[in-house]
Amino acid sequence: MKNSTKKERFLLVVLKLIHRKGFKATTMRDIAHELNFEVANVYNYIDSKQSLLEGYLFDIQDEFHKAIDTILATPHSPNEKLRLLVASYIGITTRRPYHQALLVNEWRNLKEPQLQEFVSRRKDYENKMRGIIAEGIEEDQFRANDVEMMAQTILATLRWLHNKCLDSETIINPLEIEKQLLDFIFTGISKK
Amino acid sequence: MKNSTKKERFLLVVLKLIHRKGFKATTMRDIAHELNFEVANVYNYIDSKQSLLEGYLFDIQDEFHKAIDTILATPHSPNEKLRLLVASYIGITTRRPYHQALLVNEWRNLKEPQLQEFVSRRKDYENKMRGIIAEGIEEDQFRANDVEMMAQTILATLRWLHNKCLDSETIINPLEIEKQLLDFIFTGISKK
DNA sequence: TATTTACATGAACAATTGTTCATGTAAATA
DNA sequence: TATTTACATGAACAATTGTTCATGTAAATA
Repeated sequence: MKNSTKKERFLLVVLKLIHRKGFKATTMRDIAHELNFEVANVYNYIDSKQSLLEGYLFDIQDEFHKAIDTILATPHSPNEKLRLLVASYIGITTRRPYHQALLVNEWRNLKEPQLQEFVSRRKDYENKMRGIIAEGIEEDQFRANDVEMMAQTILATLRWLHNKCLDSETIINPLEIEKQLLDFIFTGISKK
Repeated sequence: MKNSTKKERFLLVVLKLIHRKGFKATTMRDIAHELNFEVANVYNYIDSKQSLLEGYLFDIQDEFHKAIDTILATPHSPNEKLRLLVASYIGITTRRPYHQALLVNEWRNLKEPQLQEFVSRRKDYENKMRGIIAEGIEEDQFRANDVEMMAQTILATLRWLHNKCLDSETIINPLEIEKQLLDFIFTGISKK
């Protein structure tokens, strides 16, 4: 109980530190210093530096997967599903921007076999997304461009968002962001 | 002459190595081994590991800056300028995908004061892009959304492209990619 | 031919890295 | 009260890191 709260604090402080310095550049001594205790004590909280990264990444990756699976289980149209997916993506990102930043920036630092697992799970996610898009094209809801390219450009757009959540001085409004990103993805920047 | 060719080969081989392993994870010994000579000899080609990264990044960053400045000097409409900008971005990326991958993935590993300089130059680029967009909104060519967000989402879309150039087994067609990305950015995925 | 240049080696360096171990202590639990 | 648990320290480790130095050699240049 109190136990878990203390560990949670540890994980949050370290997450922000890693976000600031980068995973490779963050040493065990940096972590200890940030928490005002000695290096050896870090190992009372975690097993290793690698397992720390794995914990953060698989945790947030799981959240994204649960979200897409929930949406796939609904009876909505492809168009609606994609809108829901974008909304859920934005929700997770605004709720957990540090985790998302780590997911985007530091996944390369995973080692085998976790790297393999991570990439393969991400591919799962992308495949599900491609499924929605392909269906939408079939039903004539989406423009018939390359499905892979469409999925990746949409994801690229969404993956940028954590920067906005973390860097900007202004407080962000998730609903306003959602509106604008949906606008961009579905109808582009041109005024018709 | 022969000198420069040999150094060029060195830089290309090492660029690919760094792209494969990541900058931090690539040791001077890795570099030497990749080129079949001893560690000490690496210093006959470069001054330091840091200067190597700086060389790659400022080189490609320069190319992007020259491109946008050329476009800004034309008398085209904002709409046309943005199309040209996207086209030039795609051109650079397809011509030098390894450099672009480094630019996107490894700029965080620059140290001060180069990091400062890099970020400030990138901000310049983004400001010029925002200028085009703001002008386009004024002239009623673009939808009146948040300029910052529009610039960043367009850039996010473009920054993904190097993956396509490097990872895919299929040979890419720059013109086809240009068409599809312009499609996405200007008119979105919806079939109207 | 004499000398400079470009490219190469091997040994060594000081600093930094993640991790372990023996040990301590205050609080929670039995 | 006795004992377990959670959290903490300090010293040490073996490995890895970027870099330097003295030295060599074949080819290009003077």
